Amino acid sequence: MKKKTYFSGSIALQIRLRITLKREIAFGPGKAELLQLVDETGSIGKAASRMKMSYMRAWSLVQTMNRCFKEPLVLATHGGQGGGGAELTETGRKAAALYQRMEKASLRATTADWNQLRRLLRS
Amino acid sequence: MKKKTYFSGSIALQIRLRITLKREIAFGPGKAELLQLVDETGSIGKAASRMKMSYMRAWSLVQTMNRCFKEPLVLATHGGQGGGGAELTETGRKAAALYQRMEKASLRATTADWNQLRRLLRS
DNA sequence: AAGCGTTATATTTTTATAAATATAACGCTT
DNA sequence: AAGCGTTATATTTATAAAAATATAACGCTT
Repeated sequence: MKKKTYFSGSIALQIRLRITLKREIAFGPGKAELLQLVDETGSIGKAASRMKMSYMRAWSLVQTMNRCFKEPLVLATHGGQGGGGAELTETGRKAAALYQRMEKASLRATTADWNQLRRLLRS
Repeated sequence: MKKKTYFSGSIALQIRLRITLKREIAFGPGKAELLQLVDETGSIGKAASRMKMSYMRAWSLVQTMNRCFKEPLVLATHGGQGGGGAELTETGRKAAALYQRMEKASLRATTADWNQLRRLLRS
């Protein structure tokens, strides 16, 4: 997945979209990246280690996501061939895609002003 | 200042734009609000208390901002009539305005997809 | 039935962030 | 020169977030 930080020398603009649902963080940049990697790897654990994140944290993020959405975004099985695994649901794919579109749209929409603002900063 | 959180029942989308400069947070939602309130109140302390933030923290945010930009965003005097005070520089006003424009642009650009994504969430 | 790689879960420890506390300095006003 | 309200700064304490550690369970494979 692409980085969510846009550099210019040591100057960077971070755009973070966070969705909250009654005090819980339903979705955000970390969860979006995690979904993407679960899709790629077919495993919560592998996705976690690619993000240099503990399995426990990744699993906990998945729990929160699944709880906040009407339908789960990730389905996991344990036991079985390969020990188990995880995959995205159709809802999971939709949510990931919409979120990524929002990130890109946000980036495009801010670029002009960001170029102005950047000039005011030390390099 | 307007809130940076856009509600729909208990569901909310937070859009945070953060500008970093060599490991430091040069600008973000908190600093933007602080600037606005310093402008309104003419005082770092009063701005801080309106944000329910300690003076020390507010002052430290101002220090960081001033350090990261080519020219300071806030000028403060201590002693004198009223004990002193603070005001925005022209650069400060420009930075605040550009940041607010970016926030608004980002919101507009994400609204359509956000309305879609929202439907996938529990209410 | 033993082994494997994974998911599932609780508990503890560490780390980073913010808050709280305390004190000094400044320069006008009276 | 004493008092005032503010800025300026260091140090300590508290809080929250993340990481680390540990253990169990699951169901296929052999």
